[in-house]
Amino acid sequence: MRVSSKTDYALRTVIDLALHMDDGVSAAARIAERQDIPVKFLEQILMILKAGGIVESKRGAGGGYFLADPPSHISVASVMRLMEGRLFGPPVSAQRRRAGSVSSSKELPFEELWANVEAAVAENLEKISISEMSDRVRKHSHTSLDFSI
Amino acid sequence: MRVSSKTDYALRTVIDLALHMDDGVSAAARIAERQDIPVKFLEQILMILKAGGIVESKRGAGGGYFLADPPSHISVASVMRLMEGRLFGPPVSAQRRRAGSVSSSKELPFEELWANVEAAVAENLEKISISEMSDRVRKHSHTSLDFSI
DNA sequence: TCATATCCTACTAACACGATAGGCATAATG
DNA sequence: CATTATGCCTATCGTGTTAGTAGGATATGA
Repeated sequence: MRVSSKTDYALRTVIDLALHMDDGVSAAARIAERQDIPVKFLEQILMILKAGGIVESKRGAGGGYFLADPPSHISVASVMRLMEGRLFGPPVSAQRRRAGSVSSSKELPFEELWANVEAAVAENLEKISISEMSDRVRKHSHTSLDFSI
Repeated sequence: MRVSSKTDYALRTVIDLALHMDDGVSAAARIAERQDIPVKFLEQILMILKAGGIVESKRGAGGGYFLADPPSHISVASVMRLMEGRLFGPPVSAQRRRAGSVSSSKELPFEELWANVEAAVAENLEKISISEMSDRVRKHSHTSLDFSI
């Protein structure tokens, strides 16, 4: 069970934007080099983030991206949910496709199981905001004299 | 974030074995038809479950599989961990492969994040036993007159 | 000795993922 | 107004993982 790179990149991007709010907008290329993410891949991620209402953009020369809301109002969960869909769910197996979306009664215990786990994950990620994450990143950069971020 | 079919099948298999403990051992073919899992695929899963000490087997004619421990002593977490490895972890991206396993200081906030989530998931799955799951399945089969399991 | 099992390895088709590419649309700037 | 810097959009591609198949060796009970 691993988080996708896309989600990881998205999270880093949003945190990066929080860390560079003072600079005004950030061009995709700048974010990409700061976070070491393939530019064109990042562009796609930024499109999703924009469609999801997490970032906004300014087009044309001197344009770029910026957070749609204050970092303290953006949860890690909201970013993850946007990128991953369900935070923790059952497989969409061939077997399940065969059966259609007929949720047989013997599926119920499983659905309940996954729903509980997902709730636990959500509870955990909902209360961590992007500002907390950026604070932590800042702190770790300072204590280790690593200013590359 | 979806659980793999393999894990799903494994869980169903273990629960199935719990439900059919009285019948003695269950041949892979019997489990496969009861749970509608491709037989040969199931065989591989059973090998993993055996290697992981969750089931034991009896070879030859009249042989089959059975649980190595009482269902109440087997947690959903143990099955999942065996099949999935980490319950919830960071991606192993190309970027990360480039950097080697050099856990840079700015990775720490992320590692902490994932570790917390994984702990939450584990806590949740650790306390659900296979006997609880099989009880639930039995209950749902009865209330809906669906005896096919 | 035959039927019924597990056990083991190799292979394959389909799909998801990570990434790349190219070009259009828009806006600032000289 | 031309140029340049940017976002926006779609298509494509390589690779690895996943889900599933296949075939046979090995063991055991009748």
